[in-house]
Order: sequence, then structure tokens, then C-alpha cells
Amino acid sequence: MVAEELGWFLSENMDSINGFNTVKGFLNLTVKDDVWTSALTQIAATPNYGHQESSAETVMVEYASPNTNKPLHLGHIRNILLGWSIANILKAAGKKVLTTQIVNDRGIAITKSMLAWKKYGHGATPQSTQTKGDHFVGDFYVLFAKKLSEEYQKWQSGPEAKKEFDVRKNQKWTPEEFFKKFKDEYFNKYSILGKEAREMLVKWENHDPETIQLWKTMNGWVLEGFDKTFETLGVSFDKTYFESDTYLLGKDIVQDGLQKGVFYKNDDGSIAVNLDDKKLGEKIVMRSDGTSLYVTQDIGLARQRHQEFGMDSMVYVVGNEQIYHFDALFAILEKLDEPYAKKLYHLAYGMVDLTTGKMKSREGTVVDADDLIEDMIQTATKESQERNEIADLSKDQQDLIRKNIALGALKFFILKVNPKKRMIFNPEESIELQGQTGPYIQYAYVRTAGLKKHFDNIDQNIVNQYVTLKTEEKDLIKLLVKYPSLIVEAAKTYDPSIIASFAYNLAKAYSKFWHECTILKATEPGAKEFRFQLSQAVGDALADSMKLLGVDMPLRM
RNA sequence: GGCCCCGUAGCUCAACUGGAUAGAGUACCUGACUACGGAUCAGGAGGUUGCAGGUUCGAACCCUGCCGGGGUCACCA
Repeated sequence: MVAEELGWFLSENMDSINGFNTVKGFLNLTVKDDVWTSALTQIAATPNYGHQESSAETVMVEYASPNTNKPLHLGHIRNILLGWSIANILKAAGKKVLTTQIVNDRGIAITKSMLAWKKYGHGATPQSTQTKGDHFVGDFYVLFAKKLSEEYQKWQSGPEAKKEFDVRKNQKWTPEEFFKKFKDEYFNKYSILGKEAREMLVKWENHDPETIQLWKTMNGWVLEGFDKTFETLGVSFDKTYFESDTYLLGKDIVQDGLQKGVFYKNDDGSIAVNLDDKKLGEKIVMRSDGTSLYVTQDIGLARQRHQEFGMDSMVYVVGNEQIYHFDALFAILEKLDEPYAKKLYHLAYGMVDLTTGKMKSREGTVVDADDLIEDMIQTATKESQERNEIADLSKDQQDLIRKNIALGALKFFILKVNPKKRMIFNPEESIELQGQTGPYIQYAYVRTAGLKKHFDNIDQNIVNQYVTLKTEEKDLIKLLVKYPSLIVEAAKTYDPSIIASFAYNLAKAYSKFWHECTILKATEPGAKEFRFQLSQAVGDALADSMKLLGVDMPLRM
């Protein structure tokens, strides 16, 4: 009843509403066509439509953050694409954005590959073996693991092994179970390779010139490899930090906090903080021997970044297995009264699992980033050759388009999923090029772009002659109208999937429009020009939204 | 075991934050090019939203308890 009355009132008193109906207590209003046409006129005349006015707020986005002992894999790809996309979306929402990464280039894992190269490398280099630097070094990391296994295998039949096993008789393990569990302890206690790796780490920490030289060389190879992959993915960083430079940071802050009573010293000399008020328990912030930890470094790095760039807020793109770490880090920074502490956000994305199970580097079930990209390019190339649409272009132009399609498919596939959700990747079926995919959206864009050659500058007066819209046309304008608010929402929730979903819905609506409404042969007054203007507005929004996901649009495909 | 996240079509994902008949894609079946490009469009089939209660005009969404999956509980990163 109320709906009925309200409907009457609104349709009689508001110019923009010309009808209504009520169903099950819902009031549906019909908006007049000229509301839609004028909305389109406005959208078409707005440069950078959807983007918000820039504010003074600066936000730093940390993402990627790889280790220099092995190449990037599918998990890194999700991280990198999310980080890059979030940075773009924040920019579109008006923020100033700084991208950064922190490269883990030190520690026992790094010395493992260094040692393997020294012992078994015979002076080989990425150049001499024609191998991408990160893969080259990663192979030595794997080789180390293999040699260690062999060493461990031999040891298992010796007297020390028997002794260790006998001590744990009451655990009722089979020898297999025991040796599996004992591996880490073996590495620290008996392994010759383990001892050598630790010695190398000590040498590194003591700045032994030969060790430092080797470390620099090998890290250089890896970073060169990473750079190639970053370039292929189209991402970059305003600032790169290295753990070798930052791992001692934070110690003075801890001492400071101790003075201020934020931290306390345990009997054994370690320094800790009580986070019971946040239900996070006790967290150690410095070891009893005075050396620093992961959190110590992160505390120091946060302050250093703030001193360096004065950002207002910060987003850490890091997997959800580190939720506890970041909750604790943020709580500690808050206790220390760091000015930015309340504006830190951990974008905790879910793991990428394979249909065959989890990705585990030890079991060789990781999907390598470079291999995956290469596979995608080959799939796209094969498909493109069969379609034979761009054969007249030069080889370089063809390659570029095929790369755009391949990466468009990969990026859209990853980013269409809500970041918080664990996602499943099927390596056999790989990634589709049809249906709800990047190339589908690119194809819709190519259609809008293809129209341009049939039109010169259009006269708005002619466009305005078109007054009665078809539902497909209204649907497109409705979607376009929503775009600015979706950018705001995606920025607020740090969720690129909102943008991905918009781009897909718009492309889908355009495909339907394409089939239902002829453009060049339209006969109603102004229809041809109106539909061209609509197509261009759609094309711009498609290109812009996909750009926020890091996807480029080809003009032909 | 404590704490945290998740469970939606065979499969991969949605669902405007509590609203109408839970939507897409894929795979399967059927139809549409003398057309601005078919990487397209239209149709069919596919669901007890893990299970059982509760809250209310109304629940995939909130509460409780189970079941199943994952993560985390380091003086590792």
C-alpha cells in the first residue's frame, strides 16, 4: 500500500520518473529515456571517466617480495597481479601511490645455492648455459637439496643414526617415519653440507670479501631474472628494499620501547611484548643473544619507510598464512605510537592450490611463473593463427597482440577471484580464452575499436535526435553509470575482482547489444551516431577497467 | 587441542553486505553468419547454498552445535 502511494507520488512529481509497478512489497520505478541519453552524453564528455579527484593522501603498496634462491611461481603471480592492480585502483580512487618490494636476499637458504654453485658449478654462468638467471640459481638450490638427501641417505645406515633412532624407541616410529621427521635436526647436527652452509652464512655476516663477492654475483643473476619476469608482467616498483640492508633495523626502536615500558625483558634476556589485549599473546621482539627477528626488521622498516616517504597509510600484499604476524606487527606499532600505525592494512590473499593438491617446492609440484606465461603465449598464438585475423600485420605486431591476449587471460583469470579466497588452478586445462575471460573482454573492445574507421567526429545534435532507447542500450548506460562508485568500492575493500566483474558484465552487455542492434545500418534518426557514441564510451570503460587490472587492449586480435 | 578462514550447478567463480524466482562461465545437448569481426549470440538441461537447529515479515549471508577442508599457534621468514 505504501509502495503504491509512493509510486504514484514519485511518478507524478519527479520529471525523471515516468512509471512504476509494485511486486511483493517492492516498488519498481521506470526512469525516462532522456535520463539515460543525457547520462551518456555526460560520460562521453568526461575525460578519465570513473576516476576520482586526487587527494593528498599517499599510500604505499608492498607486494611481490621474493626470495633470491628460486624462481617465481604461480603463488607469486597472484601476489604480483594483486599488488599491481591494487596500486592502480588506489590511484584511480585519487590516492598517490608508491609501490615497493622487500627482497629477501640473505640467510641460510641463499647460502645453500651459493655453496652448491661453489662445489658443483665449475664456474658456469647463466650466459654460458643460456639459462635465465633466477632459474640458473634455483637449479643450484635444488641441487643442494638433492646432494643433502644423498648425504642423509648414506648417514642413515651409520652408527650415529642408529643411536638417534634408539633414543626415540618409545615413540614407536618406523625408520621411515623417524628419518622423515629427523631431517631438519640432521641438517643442524650432523650434516657436513649443513655445516658448510652455516659457515658460509657466518662468513657472509662477517663480510668475508670472497663470500660477499659470490653472493653479489649470484643475487645479481637472480634479480636480473626477476626483472625480466616483472617486465613481462608489466609491473614495476618505485622502491626496492633488500633484507641484507634492513635486517638490522628496528633494534634501536626495541631498546626505545624497552625504556618506555612498552616491551619487557625476560629472565633469559630476550625482549618481548604482551599483546593479550588484542588476543595475540606474547610476542618476542628480540632474541636473548640480542639479534633481531622478522618482526624486529618489519618494525624498523616501517619507520624507515615513513621517514623516507611520509606515507599516510600502507598496504602489505602478503599471503594469509602471515595473518598472525601482521596482526602482531600492527599491534606493536600502535603501542609504539607510530603515527601511521592505525592505517596499515594486510591484504591477506588466499593460497593458489592445484587441482592435484597443494603446490610444494620440495615435491616439485610448483607451477613456474615463466613456464606458465610461456604456455599461455603459445596457446594464444596457436588460437590466433587458426583464426587468421591478423596475418597481414608484422611479426612483431602479431607477437605483441598475442602476448596481450595471453597475459589478459592469465591476469583476468587470477584477478576475477576475490583475493581473500583460496583459489584453485588446473594446470591440465590451463586457462580458457573463451567465456568469462580476459580475451572475451578484449574482443568486445576490438569491436568498439573497429567501428572508428566508419566515423569522423560526430555531431552531438545528431546524437540527440535519438530519443527512444532499446533495453540493450539502457543496460549498457546503467552499467557505465555505476563505474565510478565501483572504483571507490574496489579501493575501499582492496578488491580488484569488483573491477574484473564490472569489465566482464559490460563486455557481455555489449556483445548482446552488438547482436540485437545494428549500428552502421541503423535507420532511426541519430541511431547510428548514438550507437557509435555509446560504443566508444563502452570501449573506453572496458579499456580503463582492464588497465586497472594491468591488462592492455589490442586494437585487433 | 586453542584461535582464524572457507564449504554455493560435475568443474571454476558470482550474488549490491539481511531482500524479489541464488546468477555467470565451462563441460553436455540444440539453434543463429549474403551482417559493424562467430574469441560472439539465443535456448535446454544442471541447486535441499555441507548437516541440524535458532533469530525474523524475509537467511547462502546473523547466532548455536556438529561434519569436512585449509591456515596458524618459533628466540624461522
